Amino acid sequence: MNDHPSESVTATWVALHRSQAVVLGAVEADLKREGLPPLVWYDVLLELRRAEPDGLRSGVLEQRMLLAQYNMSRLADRLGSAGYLRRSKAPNDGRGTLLMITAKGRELLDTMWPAYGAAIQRHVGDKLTKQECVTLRALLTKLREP
Amino acid sequence: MNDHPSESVTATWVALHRSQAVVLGAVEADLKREGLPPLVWYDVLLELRRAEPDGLRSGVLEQRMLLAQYNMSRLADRLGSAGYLRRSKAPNDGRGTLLMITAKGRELLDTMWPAYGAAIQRHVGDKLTKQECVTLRALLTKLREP
DNA sequence: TTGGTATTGATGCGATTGCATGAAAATATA
DNA sequence: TATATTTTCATGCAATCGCATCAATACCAA
Repeated sequence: MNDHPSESVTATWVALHRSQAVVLGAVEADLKREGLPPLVWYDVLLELRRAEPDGLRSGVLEQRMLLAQYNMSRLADRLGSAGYLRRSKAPNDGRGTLLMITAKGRELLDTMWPAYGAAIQRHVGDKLTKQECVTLRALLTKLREP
Repeated sequence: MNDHPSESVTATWVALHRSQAVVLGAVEADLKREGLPPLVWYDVLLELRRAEPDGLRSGVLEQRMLLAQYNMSRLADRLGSAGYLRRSKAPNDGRGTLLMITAKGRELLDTMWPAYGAAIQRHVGDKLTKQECVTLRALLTKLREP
């Protein structure tokens, strides 16, 4: 294991951030143009829909979404105020909060998906062949393995 | 061109953000642990060192760093207050601001690089073979081509 | 020129993030 | 059991971001 990165490694590091920023920015911009909420709202609600009917503990969702604890807490505030989820006491643990998607939240998912899906296709799917897509995903996954 | 993304495309989209978040988070955490400033400070100052002795126009740096205009302006504020760069009037354009790295800024680059480089090697270089690195970079680059 | 438009960068203000900490409940230890 | 420690989540506060706008200058068209 080298102590300092080769040019190639550094360039890959840069490319990772540039590409992610460009693609994410483009997709977010597409959503905003249609007056839709930010991506993370969709992603959180999608996890909650998958977790129906039990709901998810705040901490579980937080790890799954790679959000900081306080960010998850406040995002839940906003999603709750907007009526897309509800908080309740976790069973068997008086400290915990259980998050569940509401009917309105499910509607939001359905509303957002056409725009979101089209944006992903436009900014990712249309740029790569099927095989490139598989390869890219495998390499990205390797990056976050121990 | 499909209108909605395949499972593979969506999974790649997710992997892009997860991996970037994990890797960036890990490197930022390494820097913070050593009491160093955020990455973007390094990246901006590096561009300014490369642009010596002329300096760079604020707008040029902004585009190169993919920063929003107001973010560049305020980042320059902070870097300026910390003594790492100086602002001056752009020649031939009274509206513009020219940014130049200071000696202290060059020192910061030298201070940060050991930690930064080691972190990149640890979180990128050590995870991929040379060839994988090349492939990953090529695919990432394809993503942000028109 | 002169008046209108476009470009460049800074900034007020509200929203969001990050840090540190707090409150409440669970768990471990003596 | 009694106490200390840990876990879970919320929150006050300062820093930063995002939006909208402004001031100053450059550019353009008649």
